[in-house]
Amino acid sequence: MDSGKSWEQKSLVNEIIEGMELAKQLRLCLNAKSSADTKQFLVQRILSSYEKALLMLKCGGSPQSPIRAIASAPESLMSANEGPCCVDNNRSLQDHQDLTAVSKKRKEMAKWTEHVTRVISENGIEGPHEDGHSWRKYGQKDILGAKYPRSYYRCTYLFTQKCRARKKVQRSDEDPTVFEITYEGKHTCSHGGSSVPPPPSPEKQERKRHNHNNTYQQQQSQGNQMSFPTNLRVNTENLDDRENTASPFSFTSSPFGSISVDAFLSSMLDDKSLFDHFNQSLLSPAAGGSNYYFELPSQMRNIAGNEQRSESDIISANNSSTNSPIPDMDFSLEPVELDSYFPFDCPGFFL
DNA sequence: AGTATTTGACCGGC
DNA sequence: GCCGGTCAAATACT
Repeated sequence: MDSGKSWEQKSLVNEIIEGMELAKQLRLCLNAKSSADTKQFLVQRILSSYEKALLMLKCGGSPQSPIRAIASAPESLMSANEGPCCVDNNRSLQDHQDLTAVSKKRKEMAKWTEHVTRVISENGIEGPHEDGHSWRKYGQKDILGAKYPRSYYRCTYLFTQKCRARKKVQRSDEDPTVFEITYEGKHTCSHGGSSVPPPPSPEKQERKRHNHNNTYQQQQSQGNQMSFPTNLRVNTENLDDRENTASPFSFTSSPFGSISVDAFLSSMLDDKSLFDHFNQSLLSPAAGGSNYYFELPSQMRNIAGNEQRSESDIISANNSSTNSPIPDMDFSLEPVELDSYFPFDCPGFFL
């Protein structure tokens, strides 16, 4: 553990040093007559570097450091190690395993909270994020003082695999686009990205119910789905809710899983023109300095999913590696969050 | 028909 | 008694 910590500190220092170096380069560029692209590139590299450093501080820093803006306090069992920290692949899984192994009472199970911001779609309906596991709703309760009811979910495989993971989903009163998700217990099921296609998740079905006649038709009516940006949904709201950003460029989707841009892009680089389009679209001036939530168009989904499917099928694809060309890759191609500081125009990054 | 969701009832902690 | 959490019958969906 100590070695891991010192490694983190080294990485942190490295990131900061890199940021400084890049800033120096930028200064030189400003004095010289460098191209705007170069400057832009340097700026984004700098921001990316500091972003990473900040994330390291948040996630791996001192035990006293704020893990994230979770603090739905009663989770008394949540220690600095136990929380979700960043929503990344390694997300404290080991820690919950240790904790849940210690105590079997549900009340004492590891518990942590995520705040998940979601885009409100055109028809005003959205649900909390897919997290790579399949859940079954077993209850809903109006909570005193809360504007929205709280939903209770358990793992679909509670009985078949005795997976005792549960989660509570509470929509934020202040910001309805924010869902506070309290996870309880670790998944012992093997379906976090298994080859067995799980049933559709509750959030998805909720949306499906609401959108029953809307969403798919909307997607269809959006016309040129072969053109990536036409279906690109950008939300620059809720910029403060950055805690879910696992790394300066990762597709955060699951408490236990995310996909790096490398893996994701390598799967889509076959379609170079599509990627170029994607790349350019995110280089537009409007793209600067914001969080991005974008919904992958069906074309891109198909790249990952191999086949054309209905929206509900597409959404559930994140639970099933069967449909994914990337084995055991547990990621969602639902609306995902991109780090605003990611240097999309970094020529060497994607190659 | 099988599976998932809804929702009122019930239970336990405070 | 209140409230959060869970159960389970009814209902909806595929």
